[in-house]
Amino acid sequence: MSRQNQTFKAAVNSALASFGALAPGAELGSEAELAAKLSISRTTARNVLAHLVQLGVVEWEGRRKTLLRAPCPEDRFPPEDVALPAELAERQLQEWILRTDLPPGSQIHESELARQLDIPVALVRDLLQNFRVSGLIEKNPNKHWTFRGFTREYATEMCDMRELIERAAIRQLIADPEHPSLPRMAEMERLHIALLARDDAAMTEFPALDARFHRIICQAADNRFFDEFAHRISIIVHYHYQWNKRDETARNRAAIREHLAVIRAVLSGRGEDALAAFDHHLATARTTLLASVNWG
Amino acid sequence: MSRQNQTFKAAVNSALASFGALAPGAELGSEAELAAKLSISRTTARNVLAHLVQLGVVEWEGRRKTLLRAPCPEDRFPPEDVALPAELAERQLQEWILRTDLPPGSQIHESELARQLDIPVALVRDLLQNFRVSGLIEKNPNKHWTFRGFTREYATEMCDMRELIERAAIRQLIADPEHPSLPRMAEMERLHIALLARDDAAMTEFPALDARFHRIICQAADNRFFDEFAHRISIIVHYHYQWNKRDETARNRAAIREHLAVIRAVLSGRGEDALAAFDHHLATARTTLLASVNWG
DNA sequence: TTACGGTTTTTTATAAATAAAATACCTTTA
DNA sequence: TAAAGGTATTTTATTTATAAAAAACCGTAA
Repeated sequence: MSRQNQTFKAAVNSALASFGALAPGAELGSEAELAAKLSISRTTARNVLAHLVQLGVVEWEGRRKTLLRAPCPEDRFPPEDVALPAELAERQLQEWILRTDLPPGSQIHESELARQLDIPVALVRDLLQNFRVSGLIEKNPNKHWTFRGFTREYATEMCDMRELIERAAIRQLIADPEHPSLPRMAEMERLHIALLARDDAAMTEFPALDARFHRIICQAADNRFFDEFAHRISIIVHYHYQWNKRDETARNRAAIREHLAVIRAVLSGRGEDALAAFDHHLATARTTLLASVNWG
Repeated sequence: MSRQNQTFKAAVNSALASFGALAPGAELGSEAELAAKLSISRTTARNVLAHLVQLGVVEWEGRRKTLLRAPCPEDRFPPEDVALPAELAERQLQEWILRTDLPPGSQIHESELARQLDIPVALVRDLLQNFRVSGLIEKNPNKHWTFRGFTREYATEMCDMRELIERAAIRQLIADPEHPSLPRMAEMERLHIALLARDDAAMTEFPALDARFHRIICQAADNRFFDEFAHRISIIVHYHYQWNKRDETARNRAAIREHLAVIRAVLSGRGEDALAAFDHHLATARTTLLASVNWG
């Protein structure tokens, strides 16, 4: 069926949202301006305008485009129409692989997965190929894929690599008192303190904060290979949080305190302390991760 | 046109080659045995047998398969028929990107590349997506790819990552006197001494040896993420050797001596010396790589 | 009764088709 | 005359089609 018009639909929604600031009767600027504002081509911008005319939200006569009425929720496309099928399917696939708890060595068939997720095989193929970099699956040429498993070895190898990278990154961060990442560390301090003050139920917000913390550390090195690895790993770590629920809130509170120790040492320029605190945090993070391994 | 039968053709060639050890009149074993020996399915093995019958090389009657005559060169399929189109195209694409000397920021269009390399766009897309991990290109959604360029930044980031990994790997290598990679290091010593004894013309063989040396170091850590990165990088380094021809033979001889210093220190258990020698080699390798940067 | 061969079904690799979206080109109008 | 709109062309994203290759199934003979 070829392409669906997600870009168009997303642009319509985004245009409608931007009209909230305007009063009916306002003029809308040129097609090129609209295209630039929505980060789309002028072709799509024109399609959006045409659609808005059909909705009765806009009047369009030559180069005069007038807002007729404030947009209402019914004008918007539903969110599931807006998401790109590829991105939607990517999350579905990750869910499937990481939550099905397959034993190591399991066969993964493109065609079977395509049926289960109700997406074309070609897309499954693309997604698996992309996911391969995570180190969790491998291809048998002319045959199926194999799930290598979230094993003790995998977790160890991942932690080794991660510690190597993040230690190098934090060394760069503490070496430069003017480092551009420092303001974001200050912001992190506030967020950590705020979360620590809240009740146990709020601890569900920790995984996202943890991901941001490690990402900021990584980005301090300004190295594309660090970022690439960190991104891949964050997906795995994200799922790991859903496997190991034992002592969850206690662990999370402890981790927040460990983060804070690192952040405060970094911000106050105590380099050695920061390194020591960070090493300590990496050690507990490794223990936590290994505790969530089900296989081997 | 769908799939071509490369697997079949490669299997025929491989079967013919294995017949060199047999005398005419010899019996050939079961279909399953043949399939296992050639690492193909029984289906393809049967097709191979049928083809060999047509060639008059084999007689096949029920479960009796007899070699009629020694295979001759004409029986074999030409090498270009045997290579997988995807692998062929992958090398073509790498050649194109890394030898065209595009300025950083250049647009790369899937369709244009498909025309130039005479392969379907879908394949170009796959290959570019795969090559993305090298950090040299990036995708603009709904638009073209951008060549980020083999710049000073790129080379620096690559070296930073490489040194991090290889230092960690060699530390593991020297920490264990029974390390399984040590025999391969001994083999490496022989190869390096042999190459050093030969004339300048033989120095063209150094890049391949260099790649093997660094690969063995990497593999000593037994970490899939290390290997993955090392593999990606080896492709880039391979091309870099073709850009920087100045003082080539002198540089290569010096590098061989540096390798030897590392290898000997490792083999004789002088850990500190090995680390120092390796650091020294990494420093010159970095200098060499940066000297071949044409942009920025 | 089990290993083997014949046959059918499933799955993968590749190519081609199609609509969306971007870009380029040309015309118009303020 | 320059910026905007209209139109045509190119390129990308996605689906579908097809043959090769693998795997499963089943009957048969040593």
